[in-house]
Amino acid sequence: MGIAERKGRDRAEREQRIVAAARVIAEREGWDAVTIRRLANEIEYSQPVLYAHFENRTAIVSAVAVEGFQEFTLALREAALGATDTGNALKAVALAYLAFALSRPALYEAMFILPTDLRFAVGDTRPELRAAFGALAAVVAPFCVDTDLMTETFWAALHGLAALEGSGRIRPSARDARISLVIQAIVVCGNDASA
Amino acid sequence: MGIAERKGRDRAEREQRIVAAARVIAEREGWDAVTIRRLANEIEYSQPVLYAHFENRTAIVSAVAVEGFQEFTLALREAALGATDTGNALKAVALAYLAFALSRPALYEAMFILPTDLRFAVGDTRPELRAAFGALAAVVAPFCVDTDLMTETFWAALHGLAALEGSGRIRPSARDARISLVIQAIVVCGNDASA
DNA sequence: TTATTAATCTAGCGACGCTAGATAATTTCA
DNA sequence: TGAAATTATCTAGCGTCGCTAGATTAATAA
Repeated sequence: MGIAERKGRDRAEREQRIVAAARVIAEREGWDAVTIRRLANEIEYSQPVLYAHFENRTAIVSAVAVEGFQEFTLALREAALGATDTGNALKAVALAYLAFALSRPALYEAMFILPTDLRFAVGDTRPELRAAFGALAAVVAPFCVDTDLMTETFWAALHGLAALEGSGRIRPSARDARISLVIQAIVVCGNDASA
Repeated sequence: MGIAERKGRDRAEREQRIVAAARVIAEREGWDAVTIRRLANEIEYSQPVLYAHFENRTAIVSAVAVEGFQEFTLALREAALGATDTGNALKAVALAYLAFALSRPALYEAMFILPTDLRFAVGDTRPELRAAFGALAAVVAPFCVDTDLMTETFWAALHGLAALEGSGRIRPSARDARISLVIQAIVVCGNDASA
């Protein structure tokens, strides 16, 4: 009697198709092009079907963001693993952060810029988001006394670099130099109680 | 024959009323509430009149952003002037930056987050935007060899802190500690050629 | 087979940005 | 001064949006 199971699978698959379509359209044409009608066409169902999966459009953006956080975490972990020492790991993660943000701008936008349902830095924060924070914290920890504090600040610096470069406000050509500056600051200042 | 002048003044005043209304509504109810119809009601003209002043809605957001940059520059300069030494100036400016961003979130959003017509870091960048960058550069300069590079990085760090705190992603309670960290990094690392 | 429930669709509401074309006010000039 | 040209402004509406009520079809249970 696997009928219910099959239905569940079909439903999950359709949901995944919605999220995937949203992501593809956003990356190709920007988030404004991700409309409910467009997604409905894409999955070959009528519009109300989308509302059986997601409460509203924002929830779809949020679902894409969660996917993004998963891949983001993997990318950061991989960068850290490929490094030979803790200093290299820090820099590799910073480079991976910016490469991620700038190579998938729409995904990054969903994760960090657009309004979503996601709640951060509170008790019920989703594990995908916690994991991303953890991946940053892991490479920062060797260089500081207050890991949470330093991770937040490191994250903010990287987000600032990504957001400003992504919107054309700072010179792309100086990206590496800016990252080096951030890394150096953490290495030099991290273990200072006066911080 | 001051008729043309009076008309010019009337027109400029009406334009200012549009921008002011947009700003007030955005700050009170968010940018989504800033619709052309709403603004038309507010200034007591029909909708097409708005298009005699601005090419489209984005141009209105941009106009608010430019106003924001003017006030932003003043706020940063004032903070720098009130300081006793260069280190204090740096910290005062950083604090003023975050206070500005978090106390007028809609204005800051127009300046740095929403899509606008504004062009940055290029030849035809508007003087209001250059001035804001200059106000940051002025307090950073004493601490570095490459002022542009350091200013971009400082700015990115502050923007990251503002954006992440403004969207609830990092703890408001740790704001001062994060700023101290950023300031310390610049003071300690700035004059290092290895950066 | 029929009654019930679940799945899906059609059609439309109110609001959006924006604009064509009509009207009213003003200015120009014979 | 009075008709013609120009400018200022409005009404009305196009196409699109997110979202949903209510109808319809398909699947399940009795």
